[in-house]
Amino acid sequence: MSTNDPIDIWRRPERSGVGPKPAHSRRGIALGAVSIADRDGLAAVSIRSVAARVGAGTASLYRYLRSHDELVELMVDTVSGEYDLGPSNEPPRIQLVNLALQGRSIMLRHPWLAPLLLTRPSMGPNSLLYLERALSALQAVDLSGPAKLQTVAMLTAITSSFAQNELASATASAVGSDGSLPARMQYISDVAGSGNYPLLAAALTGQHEPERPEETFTRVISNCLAGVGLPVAIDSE
Amino acid sequence: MSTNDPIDIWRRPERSGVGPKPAHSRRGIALGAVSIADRDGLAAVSIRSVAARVGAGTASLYRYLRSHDELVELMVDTVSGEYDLGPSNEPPRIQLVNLALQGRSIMLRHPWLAPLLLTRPSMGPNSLLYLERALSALQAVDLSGPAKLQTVAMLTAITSSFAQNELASATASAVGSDGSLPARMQYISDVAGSGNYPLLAAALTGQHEPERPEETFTRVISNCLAGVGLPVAIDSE
DNA sequence: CCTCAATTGCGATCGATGTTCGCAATTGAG
DNA sequence: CTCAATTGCGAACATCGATCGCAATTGAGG
Repeated sequence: MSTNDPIDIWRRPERSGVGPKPAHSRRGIALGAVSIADRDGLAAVSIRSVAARVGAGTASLYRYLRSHDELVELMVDTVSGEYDLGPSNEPPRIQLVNLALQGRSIMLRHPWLAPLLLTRPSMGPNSLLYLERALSALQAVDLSGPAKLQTVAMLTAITSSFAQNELASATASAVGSDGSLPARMQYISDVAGSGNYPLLAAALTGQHEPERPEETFTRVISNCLAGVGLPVAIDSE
Repeated sequence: MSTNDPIDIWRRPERSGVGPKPAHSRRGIALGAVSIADRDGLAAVSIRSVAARVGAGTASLYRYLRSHDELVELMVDTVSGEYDLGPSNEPPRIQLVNLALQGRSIMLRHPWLAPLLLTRPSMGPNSLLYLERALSALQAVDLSGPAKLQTVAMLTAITSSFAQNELASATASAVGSDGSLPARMQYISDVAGSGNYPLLAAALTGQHEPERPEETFTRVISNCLAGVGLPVAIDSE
């Protein structure tokens, strides 16, 4: 009868008229969940922990959402509201690169976000506004509707993947409190030294360009968009 | 003292010499887990279900792996073994497109794979062989080691994202047994009709090109690689 | 002002899950 | 033959998502 799809939360009014005034709100719950995830990771976001954070009983949260999945949906849409979606006169490619750069910042600010964006569709109002804004950047571009959507999907996929790599290498290069490098690093160096993967070893020993990750990111995104058919307008090289 | 990183499983020998012969094996367990995931989804892959499937007691699985995460790691690497990584004389871009097409097939065959590949690094032997093969395709390309790795990461990110979109739209267009279209579709049409997202609505009503998804995929990947600097060799347009 | 249905807060509880513990049974090296 | 190492696994624990039932609260209609 009733579905379990987490997007159902967007089809349900928050308040239904009669009854006592709710002591909490979707937004408050979402903010609490986000702050927990920011501090302790997504795994720490349980119904109980969020309820305790906002000062509610465990079962009370189910008056505001139907499942843990819906809570995650709320979280994603909440941080999707951190975009600055103001209009722009720049050429389409520049606009999209700007959006991607904003997305990268948001994902670095909320390390739990990237995996979620890569995994689920996310159709909340803020996410839809972002999508609408990206489409407006593509308005003058000669692409079919579906092709435009595909382009935006590709954009966020690359952005998320890039952000996740940045986050992973950041935590990987951090030495543990005991001074030993993390198991990840140890394993990689073992693999490179095993001789079974010579090309991988070579690629890893290649000099680390101290290039700003922000610039590499911009370059990759920019090139990708150029390949998909985005006109460059200003800087033709 | 000891870490919990799932990649630790690759640094541990499967058998340590003395003691009774194990009744099971990592491979058997992984195959059982994969078959369960193929049939009932990743959520159905619990320690208990896999143990029952391979005919072992629940706690016995912990003689072969240390955590549920390691089980997932095993699963990913197992299906990564489905690539055909034979050598090729084709130009780099063609080789990479072929790899991506294979990846897409594998992800369509194992619907649970794409989200995992988008989320975790995956450093098992089969995954490393795939990486090595991709790097061999890039051998003659003038890119730095890190840039090559970045390119491969981008490739798998786009592939996974694309595969996931294909899977999602496949399950979305399927009508439920009760004849009602899925909630997802209903919601999207509501959103398009609300007037709040005109560009999105326009992009959705744009005629569905009956283009083979395989061709769209090839085109997108190809264009992206061209943008990153892959020479085209044969077909210069 | 009263009535009453709708709604909220939430303690108690259920089922499932990941994981650990302890012990008997099994193996192979010395 | 000895014995330490290893395996299989039942039982148990902690935690989680989710449900149920009930008291308390609200606002609309009379």
